[in-house]
Amino acid sequence: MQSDDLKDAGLKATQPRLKILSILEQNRERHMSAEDVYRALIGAGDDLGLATIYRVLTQFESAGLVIRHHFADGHAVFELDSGEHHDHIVCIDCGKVTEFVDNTIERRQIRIAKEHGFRLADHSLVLHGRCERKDCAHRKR
Amino acid sequence: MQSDDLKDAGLKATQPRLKILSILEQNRERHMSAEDVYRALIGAGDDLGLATIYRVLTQFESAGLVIRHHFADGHAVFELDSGEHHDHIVCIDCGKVTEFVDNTIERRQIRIAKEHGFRLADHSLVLHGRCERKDCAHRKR
DNA sequence: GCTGTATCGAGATTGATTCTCATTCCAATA
DNA sequence: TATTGGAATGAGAATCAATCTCGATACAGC
Repeated sequence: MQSDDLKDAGLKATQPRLKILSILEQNRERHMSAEDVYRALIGAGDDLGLATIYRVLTQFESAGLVIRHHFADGHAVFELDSGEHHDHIVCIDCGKVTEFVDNTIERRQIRIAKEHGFRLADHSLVLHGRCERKDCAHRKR
Repeated sequence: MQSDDLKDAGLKATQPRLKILSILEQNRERHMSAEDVYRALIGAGDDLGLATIYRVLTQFESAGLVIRHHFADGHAVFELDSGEHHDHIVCIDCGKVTEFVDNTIERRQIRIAKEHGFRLADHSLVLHGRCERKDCAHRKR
């Protein structure tokens, strides 16, 4: 149950937090901005403040429930943390996000860092392209 | 000479533009934000408006003189366009930026995109780590 | 050197995000 | 189950990066 996820993270199971978590779960295949979450909630008849969304998403991030990404357009998007590292392919036209892991790339990154005198701590790899689905093209974000 | 670079790009060789270009050339090993450029110029005794920095950097980007990146922290940084594609390693502690190209990674990205039904248009790969130089550690940005 | 146009600087504006603070809610306990 | 203190919320103000506006200024061609 969701409220346990929150308790485990050391956060009270409040209505706003449960609703935000629920929205994120209903949109697992999409990465949402704070605005996106806000609009989804307003659209569903709930009445949360935008400040709460930002605050709660930041708390979720600290608690390890979500991951924050800064894709190229500037503003932050969030995804539920599945626990498994992955990189992203983002469709330039519709914004659809696909996840992938490639061990060859992962290994080479470590080696490259080492060769340049760095100890690798983290990385961010985002591919930008066009998905070839017929429901694309009319941009969704 | 620098003013020719500007003329070639279809831009008048004005003092502000020449000075901004000069700052970028003096800091090739570092990627600067608009603020960084602004402070460097003010520090050097010049008096440019921040709006001019932003405007000129955007013009330089359109002209292909500089490349704009959005590293993890959100705000944009700029580097002179050397003409050759490359990815980046950024030191978490001092902000030093090192460039690299790895053909294995480049090739795999294309393949991965294809496998997921995308046509690759662009990509952004940034490694974050700690450089092991003794002049690091005291953060510089 | 003169003139028209591109460019500049200062400050207002925007858009995203964070902060403030009075009010409200949750959950431990009596 | 009612009480209550501290945590959480919402509305609006504040902040920060970036962009726009517009009167003043500087460049390039003559």
